[in-house]
Amino acid sequence: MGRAESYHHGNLRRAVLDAAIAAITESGPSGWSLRELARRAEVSHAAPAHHFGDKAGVLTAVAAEGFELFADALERAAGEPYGAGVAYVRFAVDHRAYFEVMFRPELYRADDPEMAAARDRAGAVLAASGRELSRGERSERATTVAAWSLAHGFASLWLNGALPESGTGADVEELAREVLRVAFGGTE
Amino acid sequence: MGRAESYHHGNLRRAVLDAAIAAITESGPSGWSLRELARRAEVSHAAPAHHFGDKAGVLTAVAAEGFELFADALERAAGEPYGAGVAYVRFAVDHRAYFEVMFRPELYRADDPEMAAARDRAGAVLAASGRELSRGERSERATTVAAWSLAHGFASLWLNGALPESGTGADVEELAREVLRVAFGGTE
DNA sequence: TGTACATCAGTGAACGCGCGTTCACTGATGTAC
DNA sequence: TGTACATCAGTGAACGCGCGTTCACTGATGTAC
Repeated sequence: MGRAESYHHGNLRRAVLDAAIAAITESGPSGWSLRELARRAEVSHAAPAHHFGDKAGVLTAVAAEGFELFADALERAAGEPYGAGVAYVRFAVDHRAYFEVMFRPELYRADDPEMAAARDRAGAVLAASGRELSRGERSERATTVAAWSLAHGFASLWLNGALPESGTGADVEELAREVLRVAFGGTE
Repeated sequence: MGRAESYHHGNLRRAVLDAAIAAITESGPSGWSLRELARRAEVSHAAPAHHFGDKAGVLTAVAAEGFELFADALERAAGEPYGAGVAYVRFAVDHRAYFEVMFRPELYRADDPEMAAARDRAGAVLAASGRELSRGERSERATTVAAWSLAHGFASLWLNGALPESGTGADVEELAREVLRVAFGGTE
């Protein structure tokens, strides 16, 4: 008898998280119930609550996993000019469900240590990136906040369909890079 | 018999919208029911549905009213250096409930003509502001998107409590101005 | 100015449904001997 | 290697509740005469 069919599911956590990602992608971070996740994951209706407690428990796990992926992506991209900024936008577009949860801490338990560790790891990459962009000519802190705000706002507006460009099949990465360059100087 | 106590409420629309703003402020754009709005507005539980149809109907009215206030604020502030950017952030902080609805068109009927007119009026101020910031030295379109993204991202991160500064009683307007200056040059 | 009538915004009782939660249970797994 | 037992992840029936929706109604208002 394979694990997948065993009485003890064996992968209930993963199955429920995958169901959550799918549900969030379709209906946003709060447009679903624990019973719907159970249906999607094909487990008993009480299983998600048994394992995660409540919706905030599920979303805490989503946020933690999201920040891990996010920090990895930023670390991989750092060093290149505007690498972190472009990777920030890329992540939001490629992992919309995670992104829509991560920066809304009222949805989950923001004191979760795993989530906080990954979030801080991402924050360190952004700070280093801001330091580099400031080149000693401008306040490091203000530059970091400016670049972070720009990447975050661009990603949010793009996902919301607020930028006319997002409907036209334009290349999000290219536009993000152009916008970063306009604000923070050439690629020299 | 005053209007407020008449059988025909006379102000049901206003009362329900005020209830919606209060509910959104407390629980976000989807953390409430039509019946809860009715309770807050002290009308029958079916009244909000009778008047607005459904939640999207209520949120369409919220978005339309929000964009009116927003366009007014931007128009008042335009002209000053970084005026529109600072007003953008100020609006988000002062009218959080409106702001949380306006840029999430999947929550409401985005083809509503009143909403679209006010939204486009705000967009025109942002475009003019971007034109000014570009000073003929940079692409107008890219500059507009950059400034818009920066203001939007800064406001979102501030409201989410993601910026450490937002907990410390720092002056949001001052920090916004500093960040805009870092990205778009001095105040000359 | 007064009466009759149509309109329709808002009421309130009733409905069926999906929800989270409870709780006695089942059975797979790990450990002791 | 085989048996007995404790653990506990996950089950499934049952519950009470708040929800949106329906629908016959009430009564304030505007218009016609």
